[in-house]
Amino acid sequence: MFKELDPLLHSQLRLAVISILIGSEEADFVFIKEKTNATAGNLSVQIEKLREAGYISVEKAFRGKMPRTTCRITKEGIQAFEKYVAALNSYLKPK
Amino acid sequence: MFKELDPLLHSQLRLAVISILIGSEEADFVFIKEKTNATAGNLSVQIEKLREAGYISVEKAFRGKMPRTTCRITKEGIQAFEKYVAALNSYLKPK
DNA sequence: ATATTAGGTTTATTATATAAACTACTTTAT
DNA sequence: ATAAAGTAGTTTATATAATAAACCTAATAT
Repeated sequence: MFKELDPLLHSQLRLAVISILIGSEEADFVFIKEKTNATAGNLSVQIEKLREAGYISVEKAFRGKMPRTTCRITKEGIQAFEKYVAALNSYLKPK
Repeated sequence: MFKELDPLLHSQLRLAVISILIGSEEADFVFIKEKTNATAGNLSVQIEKLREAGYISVEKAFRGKMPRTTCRITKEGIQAFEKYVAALNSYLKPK
């Protein structure tokens, strides 16, 4: 009846991150931080979890002299998101 | 951009409980336990949280000699669920 | 020179979800 | 009548997760 909800995505902040990346395919740390109103520490931790899971890729580079972290969603991330949305529907549209 | 997700509903088991009650308007402990595959302890805790929040009402009575706990969703519970679903959509349908 | 801002990470704290253990009672078997 | 097993939960403990606080390094402004 109820499908499992991927715990990695069933988190407000991580879901927001994935949501942004699904829409844009590339976003940097500061941009995501502003869109989500997250603290930097929290965002850092959650991005690392998504990266560990293979849902996003993280690239660290320098823009001029300042560091810059860019995130992209992976194929696995897209699949996981789609699966999560489908699972959620078993809760939102009860039969 | 992203709306807050009511933490009381953003929990797999509590969401499943509400989902069941939205559909049936009345369900007892054992029924919910079976539908959700939850352990009794976990379910007991989550039902109490939903009750405290005023999202469900809980009635304890005897069916013959055996105790029986019946749950119903409240108006506040219905409203909270609808609000939660609306908020979720800001994550699921990014613009 | 020092104060502030940018862009983070690491560590610590708090909250949450879950499971394990327990309570209280009933039914069934011996 | 007593013991064993089942029903319907609650309470307590533990593991995990989310969040915040503190910290770090370098750049820029005063």
